[in-house]
Amino acid sequence: MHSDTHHESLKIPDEIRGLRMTRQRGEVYRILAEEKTHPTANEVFMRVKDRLPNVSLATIYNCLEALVQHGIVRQVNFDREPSRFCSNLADHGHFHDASTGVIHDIHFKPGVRLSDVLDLPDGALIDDVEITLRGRINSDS
Amino acid sequence: MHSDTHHESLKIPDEIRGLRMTRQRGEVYRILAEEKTHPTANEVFMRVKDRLPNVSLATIYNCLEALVQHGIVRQVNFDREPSRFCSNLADHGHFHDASTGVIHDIHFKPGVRLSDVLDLPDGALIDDVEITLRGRINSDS
DNA sequence: GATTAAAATTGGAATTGTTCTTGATAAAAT
DNA sequence: ATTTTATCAAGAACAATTCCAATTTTAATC
Repeated sequence: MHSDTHHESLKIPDEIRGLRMTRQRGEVYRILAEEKTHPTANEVFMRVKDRLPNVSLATIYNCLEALVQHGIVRQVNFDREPSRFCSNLADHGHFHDASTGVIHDIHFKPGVRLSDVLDLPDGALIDDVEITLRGRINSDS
Repeated sequence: MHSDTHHESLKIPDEIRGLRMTRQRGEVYRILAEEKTHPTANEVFMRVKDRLPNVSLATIYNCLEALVQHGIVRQVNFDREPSRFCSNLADHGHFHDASTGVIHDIHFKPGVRLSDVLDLPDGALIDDVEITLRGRINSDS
């Protein structure tokens, strides 16, 4: 243990992909990197306030937008619920467990290519894929 | 030609899956069945007004909700954009062409099972799948 | 067919997540 | 040190949707 807080803190560089890592952007990113719970903007806000008491919700939105636009975090939407954010950049989907509310990251099985699985229109160039599953986990199986 | 309007109109039963087909629900459903453009609530509203000038937007929302809840139409969400609705009940995804704004229905290739493609948690029971693609169509290919 | 009961519709107000605006701060460049 | 530029804060504004109370329509019963 050597950091100034009692948990291991990530080292965040001054700049990522051309985005200047200000204090508030760094804190927003830290939350997403530490927690894998896909928090909403408001949840991030509450957690960042612990370290930056004067931060505003607008700033959280600004930071999240900047991070998303620079491809540093992903924005995930379920239906019309508040957007959620995660720092897992690997191509993955999300399974929303309706009984617990927990969101699990879902990955493709190795070797699967989207075009093998889906009937895409001729010439379709895919920029982005979002796979969302809703359901529950049957504990006794 | 025998209907009272100049285009072929679908025959809509008095009741579908236990949902009473009122005038406004019928008109809302008709729009979705005729058009495959995945309209928003507001777009449905404007089209229904042609036939039912006094209809209110709240009613459109009510009707859409009733239809969705009874499994008669599907609600589709892209990011945080307004919800869209479609009457195609077959299991399918949506490809959002960024250059034209057009939404194409995407189907699985025959014989593909979700569990073959995705690494699902043990005991996961999937109620609903949503696959959203964003991209563009390369005309010269 | 009139009467009652239940469901649906309407119009507007309220809500909610998010974005915008403006002025203040901080950081970088000169 | 001064100017320029980017970022932040606070609250107002916004847009999609939902809620609410009052009215209308439909169905059920007499």
